[in-house]
Amino acid sequence: MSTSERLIESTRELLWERGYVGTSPKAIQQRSGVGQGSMYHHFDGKPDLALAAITRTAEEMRANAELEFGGPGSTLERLAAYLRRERDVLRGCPVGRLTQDPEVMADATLRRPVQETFGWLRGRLTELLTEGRERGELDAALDPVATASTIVAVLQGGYVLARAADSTEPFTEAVEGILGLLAAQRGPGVSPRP
Amino acid sequence: MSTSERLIESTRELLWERGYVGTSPKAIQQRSGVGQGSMYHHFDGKPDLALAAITRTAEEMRANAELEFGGPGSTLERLAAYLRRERDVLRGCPVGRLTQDPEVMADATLRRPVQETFGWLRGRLTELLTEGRERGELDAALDPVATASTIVAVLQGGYVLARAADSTEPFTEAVEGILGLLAAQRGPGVSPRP
DNA sequence: GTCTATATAGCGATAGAC
DNA sequence: GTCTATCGCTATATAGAC
Repeated sequence: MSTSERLIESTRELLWERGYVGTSPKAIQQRSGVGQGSMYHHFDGKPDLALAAITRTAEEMRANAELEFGGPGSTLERLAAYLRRERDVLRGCPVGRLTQDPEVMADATLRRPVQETFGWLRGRLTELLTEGRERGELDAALDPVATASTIVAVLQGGYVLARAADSTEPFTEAVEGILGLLAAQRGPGVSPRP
Repeated sequence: MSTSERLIESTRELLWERGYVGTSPKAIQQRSGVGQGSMYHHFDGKPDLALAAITRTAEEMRANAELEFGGPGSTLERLAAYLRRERDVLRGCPVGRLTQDPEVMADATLRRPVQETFGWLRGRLTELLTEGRERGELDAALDPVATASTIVAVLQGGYVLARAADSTEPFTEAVEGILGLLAAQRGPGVSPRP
């Protein structure tokens, strides 16, 4: 792995574990095994390196979600696959946690990938839900826009609850809770495939 | 306001805005207008002061929630009152944000109030939902434990989405989305009071 | 490209005078 | 109780040799 690559990957880990405010250039150097001089040769400084790390994490998150959204099955099946996918629950969401970082939020450049990721996610879920409603898989009274935000919020809040409890249990409960409520929205339209 | 009081209140604000890692004793002194010597006279240091601040914030959050939970109306009405209560959405949840702070999570003493707050909240909502189900206000198939976690998660995640978007809109959507799904759970049991 | 040296500021706390 | 002085350490770089 190249020097630059190791710096970015170490920064990604540290931002996930400690946030931007809690991560020092020195810690990045130690974790990556890259010296001070090298680091400042490849990157302008902490914000520059953080931008590379955040951008990559955001892209990865989006690609992983699209894997489930574009997968096989009914709308509810794809939603369940997305929500139940294996996650590093106790570490939290590497993008969501950045919304709690005052310096990331104060810097438009660092903030943009965070904003775009959640904007995309809500939009993509709105599409899925709308499609499910049109196919008669979901009740016509369901609000796709609001429900999309609800689903993303359940995941993000599930991480918070899991970290507070130091247990994955509340995350799993929150996910199963929303799936139960969504299942009750099954319209009369479509019968299971034979 | 006493010196001690001003220190605690300033620490509460700073923990809310910047977290534990992002808050320095110096910043606390400046915001409170209390000198270095005074601060270390009244408190042992940063962790001690933070504990006082976190404990108070947690107690306040619990008391505010109980105001709605123990209020008038049906189960769904009390849930709606709680979820729709006016909140400082863009500032986020002062307790939830601490789950993202590595030093709070690593210190059992600082962590405990956070853990207890969410434990209590989930338990209290489980009670409410169970009661609503027994009264026939909610479908018998609804899982009170899972749904309680879902509701708390929607709020916590709603804050994350609002901060990411720099807008209260996704928070409101998430809340209305879950209320819509819960309303669809209305059992046939109870008619509105005359 | 990578290294070591150096710099300014702030962190988190202690000491002791008033 | 409050103030100022001081401390050892880290944060975030920059400079210039190799």
